[in-house]
Order: sequence, then structure tokens, then C-alpha cells
Amino acid sequence: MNTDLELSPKQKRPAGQPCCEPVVYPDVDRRHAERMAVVAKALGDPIRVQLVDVLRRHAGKVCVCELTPLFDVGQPTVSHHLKVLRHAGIVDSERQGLWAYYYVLPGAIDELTRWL
Amino acid sequence: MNTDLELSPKQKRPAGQPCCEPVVYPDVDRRHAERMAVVAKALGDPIRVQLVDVLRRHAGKVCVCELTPLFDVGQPTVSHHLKVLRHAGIVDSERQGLWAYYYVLPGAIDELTRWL
DNA sequence: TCTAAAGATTGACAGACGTACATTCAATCG
DNA sequence: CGATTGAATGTACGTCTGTCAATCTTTAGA
Repeated sequence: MNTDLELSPKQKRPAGQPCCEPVVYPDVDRRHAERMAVVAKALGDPIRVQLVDVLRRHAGKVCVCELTPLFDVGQPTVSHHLKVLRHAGIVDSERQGLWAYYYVLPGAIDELTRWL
Repeated sequence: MNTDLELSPKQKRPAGQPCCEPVVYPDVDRRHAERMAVVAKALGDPIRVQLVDVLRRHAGKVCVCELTPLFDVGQPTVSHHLKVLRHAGIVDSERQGLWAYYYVLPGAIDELTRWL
């Protein structure tokens, strides 16, 4: 990999020529970038970060009724955030009677971690 | 850490008592979660993911005019995305005459990586 | 079967977001 | 200076997001 970028003073391009040629092209293609952006966007809310934190630190499965009192938002909002996380492939849920248990799917986050 | 969650069938709460007590509290406090959410949100766009990818893979500094032709959006839009990344503390820029060179500040991403 | 509870869904709203287009700013060259 | 270039800023617009209130679905218990 070329780590030596010329910071030599460039010249104003004469008339209609392109300014600069790209010296580095993305290593992650568009599709890969889009998938990671989906995961990152899902983590782009403090409540969702804390939700994932709780679910990850708890190896088992956590009931929604245990998650709701941790935050200053109502139950529908927590449900909405969990839905966003599930839609991003970060968590999944399992119903047991009246209760819904959520747990983290480690794969999605690993992909982002590997790139970072 | 308690990794053994009882999945034993819960009981419907009698009348006005709380459903469940939280068994796990967030390890990351609100402020920490907010900072990581800012970083994650800034990475929540495929163009910004690819921008960071290019800047990280290039150890030096990359001129905006080298970044713009990589994407299908106009120069002001690229400039806007770079501004978002700079506001999140992920990148910074340095002016040299007509050209602006962007580079990655490794600290912000490391914080998120450490948690993930 | 009737009531109540856990959780999901819907609709509404203010605010933020991504993009395009035009303009402005700063710096170089003739 | 005056013209041109690289980059940032401003405006506008359609879309998405986070939240709440209300409602709906499913299930447990009496």
C-alpha cells in the first residue's frame, strides 16, 4: 500500500483538465459499505447503544419488560428501537408466552468490527 | 457477571406491581453511549464509510478533489459528508493553498472499536 | 369467558438527514 | 487587477427518524 502521499504543491489546472486523479480507491465496495452503514446507523442512537450493551453483556436473553425501565422513554419507543436493531440484523427476539426475549446476533457487529 | 438468566416462566403481575426488575444495567453510561452513537451515526452512510475507508487506507492526507470523483454525488455533497465526519471527530482537515487535505483521527474510531 | 397484562403496531408531529443547485470564499496565475 | 479554480456555505425540498398517545394482538389468570 502506498503510504507516501506527495504533499508537493499542486498546480492549478490549466483550463479544462481534471484537477486530480484519485490516488486511492475504496477497498470496500458499495454493497459492503452499505451493509456496514446499515449496522452503524442502527447503532447511531444512544438508547440503541445501551440496549445492545445490555443484551451483549447478558449472555442469555433479556425480556423487554426488563429493558423498558432502564430508559426515560415509553415502552413503544423501546419496542421501536428494538425493531430497528432487529431490522439491521443486530438482534433477534423470541416469544415465550406474554414475554419477548431479545438477544444479540454476534455476526452483524463482527463484520463492522473487522473493518474498523 | 451473571450469565445465567432464568428463562423460567414468569408470572403475570397481580395488579399494580412492576412487571420485572431489570437484571442487567448498562455498563456504558449515558454520556459514553452518546459519544459512541455520534461516531456510529456519522458512519451510518455508505458514502461516509467509503470516505473513511479511503482516508484510513491512505496513511497520508487525501485532497478533496481526489475524493469527489469516487462518488456519484456532487462536490458540495462530498464536502457536506466530510463536514459530518469532522463534526463527529472522525476526521480533520488541513488547508494548503487551494487544496484541502483530509485525514483520519484514529482516536474516535478506536473508542467505538474497543466497545464493539 | 372475561379481564388484565406484555408487547407490537399505528398515526401524528417536530426535527434531522441526504441531495441538488446556486452562491460565496479564498487562493493562484496571467 | 481580473479571471479562474478548489472548496465551503446557503437554500430548498423530499424523505427519514425519534417520540408519544392510542389502539390492537396475544396470552395468562380468575
